Amino acid sequence: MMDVARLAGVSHQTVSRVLNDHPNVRQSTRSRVLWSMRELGYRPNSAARTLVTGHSRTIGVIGLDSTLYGPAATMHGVDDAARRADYRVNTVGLASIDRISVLEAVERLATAGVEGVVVIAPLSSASEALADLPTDIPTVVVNAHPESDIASVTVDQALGAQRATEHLLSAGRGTVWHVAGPANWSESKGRIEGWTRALDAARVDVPPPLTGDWSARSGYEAGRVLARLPEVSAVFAGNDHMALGLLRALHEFGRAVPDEVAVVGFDDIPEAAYFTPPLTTVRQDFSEVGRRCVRLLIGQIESPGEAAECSVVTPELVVRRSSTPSKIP
Amino acid sequence: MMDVARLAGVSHQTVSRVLNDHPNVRQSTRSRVLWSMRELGYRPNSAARTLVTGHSRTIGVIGLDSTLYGPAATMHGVDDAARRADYRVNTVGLASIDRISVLEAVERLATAGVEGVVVIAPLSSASEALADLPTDIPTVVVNAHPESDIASVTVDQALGAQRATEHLLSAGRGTVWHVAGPANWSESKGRIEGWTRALDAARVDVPPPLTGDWSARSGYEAGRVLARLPEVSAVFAGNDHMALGLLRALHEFGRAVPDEVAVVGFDDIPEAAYFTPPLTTVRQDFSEVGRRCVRLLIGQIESPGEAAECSVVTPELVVRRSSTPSKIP
DNA sequence: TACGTCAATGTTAACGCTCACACTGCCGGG
DNA sequence: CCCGGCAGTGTGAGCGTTAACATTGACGTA
Repeated sequence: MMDVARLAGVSHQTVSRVLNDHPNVRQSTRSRVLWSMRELGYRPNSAARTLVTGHSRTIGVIGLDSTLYGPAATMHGVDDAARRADYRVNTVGLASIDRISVLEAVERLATAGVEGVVVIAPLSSASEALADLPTDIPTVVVNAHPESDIASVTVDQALGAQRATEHLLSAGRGTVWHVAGPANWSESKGRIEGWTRALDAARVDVPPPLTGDWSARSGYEAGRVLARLPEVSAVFAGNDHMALGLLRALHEFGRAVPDEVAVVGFDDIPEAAYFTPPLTTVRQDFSEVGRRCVRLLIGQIESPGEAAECSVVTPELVVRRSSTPSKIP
Repeated sequence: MMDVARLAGVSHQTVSRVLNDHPNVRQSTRSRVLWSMRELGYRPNSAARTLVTGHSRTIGVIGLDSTLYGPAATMHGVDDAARRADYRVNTVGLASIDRISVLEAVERLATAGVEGVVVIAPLSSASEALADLPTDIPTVVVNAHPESDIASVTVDQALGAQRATEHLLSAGRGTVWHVAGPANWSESKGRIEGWTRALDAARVDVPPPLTGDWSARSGYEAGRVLARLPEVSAVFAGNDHMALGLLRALHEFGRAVPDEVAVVGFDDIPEAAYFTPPLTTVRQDFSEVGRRCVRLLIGQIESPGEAAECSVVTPELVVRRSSTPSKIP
């Protein structure tokens, strides 16, 4: 910086002013400095700037070390929004999902000097861990359990599940079965809740939910059970991947989808429209979730002390073939 | 840090020594300092440390802003390996994929003070952009075009494609068609090359490849074309998602898989085993790719001036139903 | 006893930047 | 004509840490 100043014939402070777009710099001086910077290939040192300002313009993201579509898509939303807001993004994948590793991850990011943290790990254990977090650092959680008083961005899982279930019920063929996600995921709980609510409202039996782990494999396993039960005519799968496994199992057992069994998934992954048959599902706008996380987080960073906001995103039912038996038999 | 020193009754330098595990600190002093740190909730300031040491212990990752499985999985591999090596990870998603945004992204990371960059954007444009990169910063590219002299980690796409094609040919039913990925991806080129090589070796015709964009949708479109051609009996899809769309189209046109048409994909995404029918595909070990990237990068960072290494990962054919007609008709 | 050695600690000066303040002209109003 | 104000610039300090060197005391050895 001194070199730039010397070459431009000004003081280092003037260089700093040019760098930070201060108003009181004469146009001619400014361009001389800019030329000088380019000439020397000067790059400002962000560590020094962070040290003196106390702001790193960096946010941390704690994500699951998985390739699940939802978390990955949310991650991209966060990344993009942060870039637009001129913040950097520091990621930490979670090796395991107990509260200790969550706290470790937060501590890691805190030491790295992030100004806020987005947690994309919608597990009960994560939420619990966040309860006794160092409160000195702004945090936004994706799909947190509602009990917490931390800021969060939530997709209304229950509503989505309810819509999906109602849709299946509207075909009028008895109750709807459910392949749930892992019990310790808040999404699973929300979807079970919405599913139950819809069944209760329709005054039909609530069959015992099966539990998977979001993978196609686990959906397949559940499907092998459900396919054997002749009374099963409609299944709401906890996500699209499990729905895929489910479709596969039903196919193997010769249960026609949608004519004999209707299936609905959750997420609307890009492939869902190309399953056999194309999958009716509940779309979540993950990028929007990411964007809102960043908005809330930066809000907290730049004006601290405000009440933790909770933002709710509404999912949307996307109807495709897997739930709509052909009218012409 | 001064506060910690005062509370422990030592100088700030001794605190620093404890922090950095210097040998010459008496055990009793060390524990007094550690206690003092805990008491005050002290966190070292990484900006200050970076400023004085000149090392940020941070690597940058430039990734595609997509939810494609491969890049996401590689990303996780990088993240994990970096954490183990006690490096932080700074991500930048690429909004668009021209050379200008690549350079912008690198510049962004350079300003953020990263010590090296991993580029997970296997496009020709990206590779070209990297050619005229600021050379002052270590870089590793995933699946770079071989012409470059930058360090890279590459999956032997051609070999994988060749294996896949040979496998399809071995069933002995004429030539193998190909649904390629986008022309500007190096993966696409490698796979086309391997496919062509296998066909040439077997002295069969090389049909014109169709081109998709990796999405299930584009695979479906290609499938609608191929399904109409009665001579098509074996298709090698450029990735599993396109294979999914392809399967869907073949199914719609009543072309039985695998009995009438055999299909092979590429990647081995976790869902591939649950397609209808389960998909034969070529597995790439993406986490391994990520790990090697970090290894190479840290090698460059910690001992600069060494020749840029190029690491090659060998893919593996995974045979499932989609390419193996039932022996008992 | 005197002296070199070495472990354990302290002191001082950077690192590159921004902030607060001081300074220099020039302009316009009393 | 003087003086307050303001645009444009420079000066010095300090952010929290580590590196380099200085200091201290204890111990073994000549």
